[in-house]
Amino acid sequence: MKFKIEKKLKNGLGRAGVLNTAHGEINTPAFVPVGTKASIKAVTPEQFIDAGANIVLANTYHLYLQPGDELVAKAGGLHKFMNWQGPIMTDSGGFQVFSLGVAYGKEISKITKITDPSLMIPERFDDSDAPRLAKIGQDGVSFKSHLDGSIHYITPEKSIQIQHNLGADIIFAFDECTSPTEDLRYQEEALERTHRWAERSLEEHQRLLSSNFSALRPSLEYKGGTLGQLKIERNSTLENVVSPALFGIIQGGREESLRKKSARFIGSLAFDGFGIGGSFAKEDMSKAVKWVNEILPEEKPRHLLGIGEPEDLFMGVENGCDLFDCVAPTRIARNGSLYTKNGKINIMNAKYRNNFSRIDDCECYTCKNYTCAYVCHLFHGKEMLAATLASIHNIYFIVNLVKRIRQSILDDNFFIFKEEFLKQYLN
RNA sequence: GCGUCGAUGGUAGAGUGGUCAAAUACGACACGCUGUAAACGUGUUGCCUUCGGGCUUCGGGGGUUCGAAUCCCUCUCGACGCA
Repeated sequence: MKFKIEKKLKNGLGRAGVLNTAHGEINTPAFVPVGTKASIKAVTPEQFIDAGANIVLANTYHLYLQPGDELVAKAGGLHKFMNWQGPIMTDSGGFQVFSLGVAYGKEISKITKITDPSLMIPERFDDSDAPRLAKIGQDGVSFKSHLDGSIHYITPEKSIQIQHNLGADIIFAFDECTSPTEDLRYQEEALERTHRWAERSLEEHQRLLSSNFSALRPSLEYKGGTLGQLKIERNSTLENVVSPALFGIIQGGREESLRKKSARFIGSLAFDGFGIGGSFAKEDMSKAVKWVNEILPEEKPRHLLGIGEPEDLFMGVENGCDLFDCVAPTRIARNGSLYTKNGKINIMNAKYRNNFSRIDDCECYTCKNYTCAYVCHLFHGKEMLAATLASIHNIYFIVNLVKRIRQSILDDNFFIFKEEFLKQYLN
């Protein structure tokens, strides 16, 4: 994997670049739609490409449970398995430590609505018997499968092994995503854990790379650079095995000192790039991202994990993030929400039943061929095509937005574009 | 014509003397969703309200009762059976 910065923002940390992976080039900033279970829900790879996307993020935890990483490896890796020849990233399962742990069955999620999270009761203390599917242990995390209740223990080593089996181009270190409602002491403790896990993830990654390297030495093609830039080719059932790049993850909650400490520590390790993680109060996010990106090595790519609303994308780019992934475009699409240049709409609303104009004046397949009334009808009729058409539109909208943001950096008018877009989008 | 059974909110369908403005489901309406426990979830769904409550509802009409969706009479409509 190689990363090259083409142009930097004059007043900000933002930059436009190119990320080279074994499965293709990504112009950054870029948006990475999510295909958790090796599928962009409701969308085929062809439709995905047609919507302008060129990279997808899948999930370690979900694929480990079903169908199993061994099976994916047997199928020839994720690319072959899911018929997607572009770049793939896999999340480490770190987010599930949070979403199936403290956040399980609670109001808290990736973004909290609370203005001051410190006013919230720490979730760990208010009901210790609260059911949760993830429990953090000394060495790793035990998960109770949401599919069949079976118990699985995931360590950093295990997560990296699974990810190597899945065979993505970019993989992530195993981390603990914390809730902003946690107190400082817990944040410190969790950060220490995430840092130890980062080192262990890196060690396991390097161990697997070197064992692959020696095992495959006769037939591999060395492309130069660090271990993370190896390309291994062979003619076995695992043809085109690509050694993945590993991204380390910065945590630290909403605490400036912890965020900076994390950026310094993770930034000093031999990762190929970085993920910025955590559950945020919306107001805290830009500060945290800025603190971190001012410290991280400039020449490596930074991925803002799980963020993807239009206003957040501008914020992330401005503050130095190169990659974004988010379930929002596809999830809200399936639930009837569509992005338009004038803000989000709920296409199921009664007012769209008789609206025969297009959803937005965008160039996506859905907008070019269907009316609001039709998509509205598909949703009310519970037709599967509703999810497909809505997902295509939302993917196009967000992916294209980030492309336009990138172009605005190259054209030296990022701030003008940002202001104009958000003025109309946020009304 | 005789007999039997039935008629409940937008729909289906519980309820069978008070705890019933009436379960539940669907529908409708609105909202939420940010490294996907998510084709999901939440709220509202007779009328009015100063949110305390008030008012009119269970095919129509009449009655019994302190009190009726629930019991009785009658009418209307429907299903089935017998003529």
